[in-house]
Amino acid sequence: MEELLNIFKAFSDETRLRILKLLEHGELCVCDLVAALELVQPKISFHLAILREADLVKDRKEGKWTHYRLNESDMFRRMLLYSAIERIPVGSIAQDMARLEKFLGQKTGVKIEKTTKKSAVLREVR
Amino acid sequence: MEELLNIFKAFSDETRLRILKLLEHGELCVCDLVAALELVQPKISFHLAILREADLVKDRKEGKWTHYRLNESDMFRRMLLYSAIERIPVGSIAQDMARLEKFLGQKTGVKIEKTTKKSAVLREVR
DNA sequence: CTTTCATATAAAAATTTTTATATATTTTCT
DNA sequence: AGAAAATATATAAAAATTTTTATATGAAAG
Repeated sequence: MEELLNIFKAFSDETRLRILKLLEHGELCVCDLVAALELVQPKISFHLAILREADLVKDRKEGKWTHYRLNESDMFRRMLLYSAIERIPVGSIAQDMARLEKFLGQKTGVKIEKTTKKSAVLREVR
Repeated sequence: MEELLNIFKAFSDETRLRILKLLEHGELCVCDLVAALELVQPKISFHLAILREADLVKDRKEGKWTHYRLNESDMFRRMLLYSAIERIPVGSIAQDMARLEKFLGQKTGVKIEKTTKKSAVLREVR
């Protein structure tokens, strides 16, 4: 009973639904979610912990980063995940998506070295 | 988004899951649920109101009684209702079921007139 | 020594439970 | 039949509990 309750509780929060909606398109690290939702990092981590404990997301550590993705390993959760995600009105997360796109764009592009602002040395990121 | 959240919130409580599980087998009035769950009536009414507002149950008034049943009118709710109900471990509601059976049995059976206890006049109830 | 993330904790907000009260309807009594 | 009592349910207010948010701190990686 408790496991079932934890699953429904995990879905019962707007921030967590926004996170799940973003994860629909693939794995994201905590910093991506912070940028997309414009919320402080401990808040994102708190909600990710609840999703993780309900086994709705899985995490993968890689260097400094922790990447989160939807847990598709069992039918019940998969059904809930996709039927919920599908019912989140696009309007309510359009901005999240926009900020995510922008942030990911910057990450894979080039950025100006902080320490050499004047001479503007460019370097590849990731 | 809010509607979706209200649905998941409605499922996120043990008392409400117990109620839904009992309603699986058909319509019940508030007093049936009070007897089955052994909880005070305002508590049951409170949780029924939440289920009603999430459109997971429908009510029907008949004399003194209000009968509640699962709302099977839309697909999404029906899917959630039955997949959740199915996942409630039987052990966790066996007693509820037993008390419900007992209570329903007494209701449709015979009862001893209060005023004529000695001469034990029996009469049909309902 | 900075970035990324998790965890601990305290304050704030939301939910649940309890207690009390109100309303409607049926039953009982005269 | 009509008044009084009992029953079924809902709702409101108060108290208790849980959840969420904000802030601080710490660990690991590079």
